[in-house]
Amino acid sequence: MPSSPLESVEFVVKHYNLAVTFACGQAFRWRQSGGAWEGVIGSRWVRLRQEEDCISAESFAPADWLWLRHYLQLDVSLEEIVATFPQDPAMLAAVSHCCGMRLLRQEPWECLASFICSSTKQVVQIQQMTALLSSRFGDPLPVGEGSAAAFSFPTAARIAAATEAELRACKLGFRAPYLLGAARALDAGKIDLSRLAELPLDEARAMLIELPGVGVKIADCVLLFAYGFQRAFPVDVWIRRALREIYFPKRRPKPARILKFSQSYFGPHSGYAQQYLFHYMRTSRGRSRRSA
DNA sequence: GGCCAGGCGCGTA
DNA sequence: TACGCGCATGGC
Repeated sequence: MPSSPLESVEFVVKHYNLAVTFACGQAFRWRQSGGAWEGVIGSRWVRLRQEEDCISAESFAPADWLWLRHYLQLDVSLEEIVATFPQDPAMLAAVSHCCGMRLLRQEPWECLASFICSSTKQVVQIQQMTALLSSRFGDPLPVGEGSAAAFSFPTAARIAAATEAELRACKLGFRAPYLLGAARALDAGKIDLSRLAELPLDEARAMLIELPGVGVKIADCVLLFAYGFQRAFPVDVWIRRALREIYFPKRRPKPARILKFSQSYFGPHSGYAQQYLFHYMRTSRGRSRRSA
């Protein structure tokens, strides 16, 4: 039994859709239970509910709730961000389709590890892998009554102490040596994740791709979802397909052309715009793959 | 049963 | 710079 009481709080926030935010493929450990979302932020279990412009939260011994405000990015004005997107038909449709979708500010190591696991995996499978890693190597946390067991995400040091076979047993497949290598590099102090936030985007990216299993795409996911670099623009198969179909329908652009376009067209919050396109393509119109 | 998945690393042209 | 391939595994 938890020794400290469950506490609760309410936030009033406009233009925030918790369900889309948790389901859009940026974070992988949120679970819907009844009308609530349950998850773990750092070493805290949290239960969140939303009713229109009110988000209520429950957690144990939260002290203050700044950690949650920061994670949810409650002080960000979504209206101001969306106003910077290009006003073309596809972006307008994506914004309409993903109404209230926000970018979270995740813990860097968990985000990095999750996306190392993401290579050629669907979102549901990434959820499965991160759940297995947490339950086998993380620490159990106190949870609210009636909730499923919850675990902290294992530290890099804990993963570094595991064997490749143990990671493969978490269904990581060929990603296991990548995650192990990255965890051991961090545990050995080759890169300090806590210092990347101070660097320019290009330098932070260059540091991350030194890690095994981390290329430009995964680095950009981490830079966007954990550090909030607004111009980090992950290009995965969905985004590449979207850019080709929507913006280069009559020719097959070279990768360098796609890259240049993505860096200039979408404005100062291009990473945000990218996530709107990503979720829009995956959940509305992108189900046929013949034109890829 | 075949295709695809929030790729990376490496070899080759 | 661009392309192809192997890598594990499960959903659809």
